[in-house]
Amino acid sequence: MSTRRIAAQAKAARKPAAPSRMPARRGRPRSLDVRRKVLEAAGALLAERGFKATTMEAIAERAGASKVTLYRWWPNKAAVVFDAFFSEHRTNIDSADRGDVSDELRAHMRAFCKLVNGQTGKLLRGLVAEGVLDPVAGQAWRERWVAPRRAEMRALLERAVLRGELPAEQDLELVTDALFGPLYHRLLTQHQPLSFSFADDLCTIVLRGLRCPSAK
Amino acid sequence: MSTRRIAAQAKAARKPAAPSRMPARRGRPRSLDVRRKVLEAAGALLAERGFKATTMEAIAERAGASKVTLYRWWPNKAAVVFDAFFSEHRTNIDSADRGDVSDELRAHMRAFCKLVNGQTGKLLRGLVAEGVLDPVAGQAWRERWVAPRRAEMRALLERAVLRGELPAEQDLELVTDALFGPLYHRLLTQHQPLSFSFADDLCTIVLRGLRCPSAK
Amino acid sequence: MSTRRIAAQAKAARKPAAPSRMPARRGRPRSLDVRRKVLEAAGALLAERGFKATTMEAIAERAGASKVTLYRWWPNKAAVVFDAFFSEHRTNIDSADRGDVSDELRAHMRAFCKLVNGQTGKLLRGLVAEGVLDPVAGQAWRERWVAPRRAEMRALLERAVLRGELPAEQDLELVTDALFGPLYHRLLTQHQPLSFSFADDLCTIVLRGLRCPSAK
Amino acid sequence: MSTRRIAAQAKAARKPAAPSRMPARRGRPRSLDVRRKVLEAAGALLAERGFKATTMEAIAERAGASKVTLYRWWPNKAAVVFDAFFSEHRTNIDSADRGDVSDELRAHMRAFCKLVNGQTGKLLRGLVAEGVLDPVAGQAWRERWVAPRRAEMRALLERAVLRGELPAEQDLELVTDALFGPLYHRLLTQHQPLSFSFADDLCTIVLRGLRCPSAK
DNA sequence: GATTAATCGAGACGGTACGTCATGTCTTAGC
DNA sequence: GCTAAGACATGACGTACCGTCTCGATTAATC
Repeated sequence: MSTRRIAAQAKAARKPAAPSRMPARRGRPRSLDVRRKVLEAAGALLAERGFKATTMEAIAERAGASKVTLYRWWPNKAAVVFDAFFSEHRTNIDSADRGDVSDELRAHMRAFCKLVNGQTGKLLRGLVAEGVLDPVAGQAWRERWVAPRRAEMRALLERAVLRGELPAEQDLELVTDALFGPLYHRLLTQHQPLSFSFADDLCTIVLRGLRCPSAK
Repeated sequence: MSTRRIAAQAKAARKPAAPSRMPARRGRPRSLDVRRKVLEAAGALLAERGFKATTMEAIAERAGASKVTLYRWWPNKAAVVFDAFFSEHRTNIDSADRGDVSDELRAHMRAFCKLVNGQTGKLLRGLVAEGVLDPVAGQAWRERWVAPRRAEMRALLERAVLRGELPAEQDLELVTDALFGPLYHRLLTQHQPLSFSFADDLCTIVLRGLRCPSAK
Repeated sequence: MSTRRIAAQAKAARKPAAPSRMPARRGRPRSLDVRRKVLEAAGALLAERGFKATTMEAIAERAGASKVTLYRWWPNKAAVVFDAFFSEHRTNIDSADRGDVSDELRAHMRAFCKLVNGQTGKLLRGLVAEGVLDPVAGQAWRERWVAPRRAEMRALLERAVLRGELPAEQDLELVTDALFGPLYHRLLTQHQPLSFSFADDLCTIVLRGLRCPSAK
Repeated sequence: MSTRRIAAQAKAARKPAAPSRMPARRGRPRSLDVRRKVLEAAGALLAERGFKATTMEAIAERAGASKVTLYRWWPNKAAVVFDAFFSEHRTNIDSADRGDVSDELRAHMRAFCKLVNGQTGKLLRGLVAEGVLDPVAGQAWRERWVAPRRAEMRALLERAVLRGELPAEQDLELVTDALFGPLYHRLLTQHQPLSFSFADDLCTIVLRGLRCPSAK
């Protein structure tokens, strides 16, 4: 769930609940235009200057909004930036049913690499860091990025299990980590490039490891 | 290399090189006592309050040092904190030769998990985040933490190759990432616990993947 | 003019001029309470510790204001202190019409000496020094202290000219300096006390010098 | 007396007194070259940047001396700068015996104005300010600048008294202040130029005032 | 010629204050 | 009731000088 929505709910909770069938909201309604402009400004600044140098002050100025408005709808910088990121980058990653795990997995991992090697990856790095430093941001990070990606992967793997390409008793959480973990590691630490061949080889090893019935 | 050393070298570089066998250092020599106290203070604050809340001001105050002294020897907070962390936590991770890859690897991975599940892990998270946000810190992170850990792992794997337990043509960089990547991923995102069984299962999959001669 | 007003005007100048009859000032208005507290704090510190030891930091702390607020409204320490001084010490110096130059002048000069021999004089010394060292402070000093004092003196002298007690063709600027100069000199250099008899004798010499038609 | 000498005496006083006729100072003697270079540096900086911006650090660097050396021989910045000023500007002001007060006085006052309207005046302003802010500097200022100037003036006036040009019973301290005070006032406050005609007119008024036997 | 002691340079050090920046809150007037 | 403008306290930043304190090197007078 959006951190914005959480904040909005908290605000709303303080007020007496409006009668359900007739909202009767008084006063000027919230300007959705403002929200849009704020997120655009945040996204642009994020892309230009990175997470650290993107300040609430700068967002407000560029959006032509006031800081009060920002803080009314988002509890802190991380929330705005996350919202900005996820309204721009709502890319789902390819997980079409191709009838073959190996093909599907390779395609999926390559798609992930491609996404992450571009502008998106640069932004993601900032979000991860913030998620690590701040628990609330971490929550948002898990819910809005990690969970959807894992759900896609899990769907892919479950199809393979149904097709009998993978053993049924396997812990898919573990497999997901085995596949994504190395990608995130290279993305964050940047000790090695995040190439397609790396993704391919990783798929090979993990798939073999899952399907090979050998000892140990 | 230590960020401190980098700074010190920059200073030194401005001066004509002293004859190698006779340093002829002019001026009051650097107080090692101060360095020690600063690192202790930084380490303590890091442990108590985390990376974000550890400020140069607080370090200086607790160390009884002046801010100027901090900035004389370390270019920024990350440098001090990294130095502090690495002077305290110079833990090498178990990689004794046990004559069997599987045993060694499992032991090594478990040792890593154990280390990282404790106080050290909490600190590491902050360092990673800083390393992601700031290129200089990232450099320090790679050189002072990632590289040593990878070297240990590589030594372990190379022993296995020599023993004939692993195929020779394998890309060990890839294998290292396949093993460490998932651990870092869980450490940072905290979507699942970093348990021994997770480490064990991961070893199993990767080792099978490497040793299994099957297609694809 | 107040240095504060100068700063405020600079701010205002950036914005399009508001319609004169309707200011339409947007944003939170300046807190006059803060201004008052700052000036009180500055005045108190000035009296307690002198100009040199009065720091912006201390003013802010005692006023319960932030340094940012100080720097928003005053460009530097001198400006704050001058403002503080002149809001407390808006003493005009006696220049009642007594119908006789000699009496009036003597009374005026004695009043000046009395003022300047007390607490006010101690503060004035600091302001003069700052005015000498810093051109902006010098400007403030001339406009907010020297000019009003000279205007009082000039009025006194002009009355005397109208009454026919002094020759009309005299340069009153010169006369003013001849009267005030020696007082400031003793105030600043403190080589001799600034006594009433000194003021009296000085008046005598200058008045005689002006009225005596003798050669040279 | 030089502030330097005061400091030197303080140092010396800690040591057992040397036999009077034979100093027997052991160790490396003080380098007069250093003293010279320091004073040159201080004078140059003072001329270039004014009193406020002339720092001990800058003096030391330009002189190629160490700060310890500065503080060994001078107790603070004011002392160095005063010493520097007075070793360069040992100008006595014209007070030749011309046989006529009016001529002599006019010439003397004009010489003073000329001196003070140039580079020397700029420096003097800083010294006065420092003398006002700091009691020790004030002492130095009175002894090393004010007193000599007053002595010259007093000699001039005493000659006039002896010649019978001025009444004998006059308080010459007062007269000196009446003459110099207005000059210092214009020098410091800069509300009006310090012109020859101003000096001349001032002489005229004061001389008339002294010589005119009229009432009051 | 060796010893001894004061000097010198370089520069590290604890401290105080500086002036600036971003955060998150609060206060108006306008819509 | 929302909004823009912007004042405000807080707290940290990185820098500048201060005056003190080692160091090793230099320089005479004394032994």
